[in-house]
Parts: sequence; structure tokens; C-alpha cells
Amino acid sequence: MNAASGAKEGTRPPAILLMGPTASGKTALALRLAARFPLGIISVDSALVFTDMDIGTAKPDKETRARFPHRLIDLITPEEHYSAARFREEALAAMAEITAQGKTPLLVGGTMLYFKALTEGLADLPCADAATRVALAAEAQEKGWPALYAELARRDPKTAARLAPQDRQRIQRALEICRLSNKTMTELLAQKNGTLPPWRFLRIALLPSERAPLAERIARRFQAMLASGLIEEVEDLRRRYRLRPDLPSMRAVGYRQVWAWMEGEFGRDQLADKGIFATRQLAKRQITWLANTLTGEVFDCLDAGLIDRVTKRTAGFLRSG
RNA sequence: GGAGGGGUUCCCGAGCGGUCAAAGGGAUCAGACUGUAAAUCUGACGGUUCUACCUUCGAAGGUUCGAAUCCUUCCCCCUCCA
Repeated sequence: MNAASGAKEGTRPPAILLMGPTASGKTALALRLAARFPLGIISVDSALVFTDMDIGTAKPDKETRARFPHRLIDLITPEEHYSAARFREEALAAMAEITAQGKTPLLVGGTMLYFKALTEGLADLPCADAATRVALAAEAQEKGWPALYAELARRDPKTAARLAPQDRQRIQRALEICRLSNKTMTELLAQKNGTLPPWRFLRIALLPSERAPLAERIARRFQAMLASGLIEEVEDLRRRYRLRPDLPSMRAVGYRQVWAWMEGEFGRDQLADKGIFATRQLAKRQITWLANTLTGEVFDCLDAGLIDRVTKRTAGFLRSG
């Protein structure tokens, strides 16, 4: 490394991204690293932001968090909603804080869109608007989604072309953007978005060398969640909050299935399987992100020597600053 | 013992003489992804030398130009009457 780039690099503090699918052992690994290096943990997880959702989200327990504080956990109630944009903002603030303390931010999680939003930035789009969404949903109810898709095709043909006509969620968002901004999503996305955050990143991607052992882990973990009171947790949530099945919190893996069972959609004997399937499918989507979109140094999460390898790599990374 | 109902591709489940490699759902595999992302959506899904051929619908025979679909026997399963 020459002097110029060395100096340039030197101006950027380090930050570590630890990305991996559910049940890949991210949390355990993060704790080991935090015990060894001066790190500040930031959660990158769209489900850990909810208060009182602990068992089904595999949230680190109180004792662990007392010893290793996690930022961006328990931010909102299950009645509320979070977003990738809010995550980016809060994560950057948390990173700055940790860095100011002379520590290194360790961002750990499985919400790959959040990692992407953080490292690549987001376009300047209007934020979610409840009233507009309600209006669009009502229109869809009345005229049907094909009519809304047709409207999108008229107003923003490029976005319509890249969306499937049955992708209601994205059609709704694209129309929301049109109505709120009077511009199209296509136009807004074309505008240059933010520069890279001022950190130098070590990106670690935890991936399983084989799928079967991860599936096995997922199955055991979901059974354990049921055994340790996931159902009671959902009952409790329903008592304490005004929840609906279409809220982001109640669409989370595990919670959705428990809810559906409570509503009689299937028998108790099917609950575990449904939850396990949903978790496996989630893991697959996360793996697809890591394999195709997000870059990072790949480590096998099934490797017995994982902790040592990552520790070694981390030490090297921190020293190189 | 008597009266019925049933065995379909990994699973559930439709089909009931040709348009059936066989609806639909589940699982699985692959992929997309900019303020809902643990979400939402797409594709593949018996095999191959793939605009065709081969092997499948409990088993074995048979009827027919043609059978998952009709007949016979056999093997399992379920309900009901004894």
C-alpha cells in the first residue's frame, strides 16, 4: 500500500458487517468478537426492533445485552412499523457514536436490505404514508389490483414493466411514490444517491457449505422456541397490543404461523412444520442475497473453526487501520 | 362374516375412456428485490439425445384403435353392520 492511499484509508475508521442467514450463528459469533475486541454491536434485523417479541425473534437475552449492549433493538412496539430508511439513519448515528467512543461498530444481522441501504444508500423517495396506503388498498378492494397495475403502467411504465402484475406490495409502493411526489419511482431512483458512509468496512458473509445441517439447526431452534413459550408470547402480545395479522410484526416468521394456528387455519400438529418451513425459506432468501447481491468475505457457518477464523481476520482488519 | 369407501407423481389432493406427465395446494430447488424486507413476488419441479420419445396413477392380467379412468383376480387401508 502506498503512502497516499494509506493516509486516505487512515482517515476512515473501521466497521465490521457480519451478515448471515437465520440460525447461522451470527449472534454467538458477534458476542465472541465483542468479548475479544473493543466493539459496539448494532443489530441489523427488522424483527428485533419490536419490543416484547423476544422468543420468536431469538433476541439476545437480558444478561447478554447487559454485558454487550446491542443498539437498534426494542425500538418500537409491535403495533408500529419500521423501515430501511429509518434503519440507515439510526445505524449511521449509532456507528458515529461508537466510533467516537474509540470503538469499532459491529453490525450484525440478517436483514440484507438494511445492509444494502446502509452501505449503498437510498434514493430520495417519499416515505411511507399511511393515508395513501389505506386509500390504495381501498381502491384495490373496489377495482381490483389489475386496475392499479394498469394505473402504474400508465404513470410509470418502466417500473410496471419490471414488476409482476401480482406483486401488490411493490405496485402499491410505486403508486404511493407517484401520488406523493408527482414523480415516478423510475425518475427518483435514477438520481444519484448517497456516497459510501465514511468507514472502511470488513464485510463478513456467513454461509453454510451445506444446506441440510442449517435446516436441521432451524428445525431444532423452532421446536425450542415453541418449548420455551412462543405461543404464550403471542397470546401475551395479542392481549397487550392492538394487533392485526397484516402488521409487519405479526407477519414475522413464527409469529405469523402461531397466529394462523390460533385462528384455526391448521392444527396444532402442523404448527411446528409450518414455522420450520417458513424459517428455511427465509434463510434461502438471505442466502440468495449474500450469494448474488451483497459482497463479503465468505466464511462457512458450519465450520467448527469459524470463531477462530473470524477472530483472526478481525484482528488483522483492526490492526491494518 | 356382511355392506360400503378408498389406494394418483416427495406429501396432501383433483381427475373417472382420448385434448393427461396428469388440476390445485404443500414441500423442495433457483431467482428478483430502494421507506412493509422474518415482507412481497417470479421461475422450475418424472426422465431424456426435449416442437419428440421413454417410464409413471397399489399389483398382475384383460377389454379397446386408445385406459389413471372399464372388467377380472390379488395385495393393502378406512367406515359401517355383525
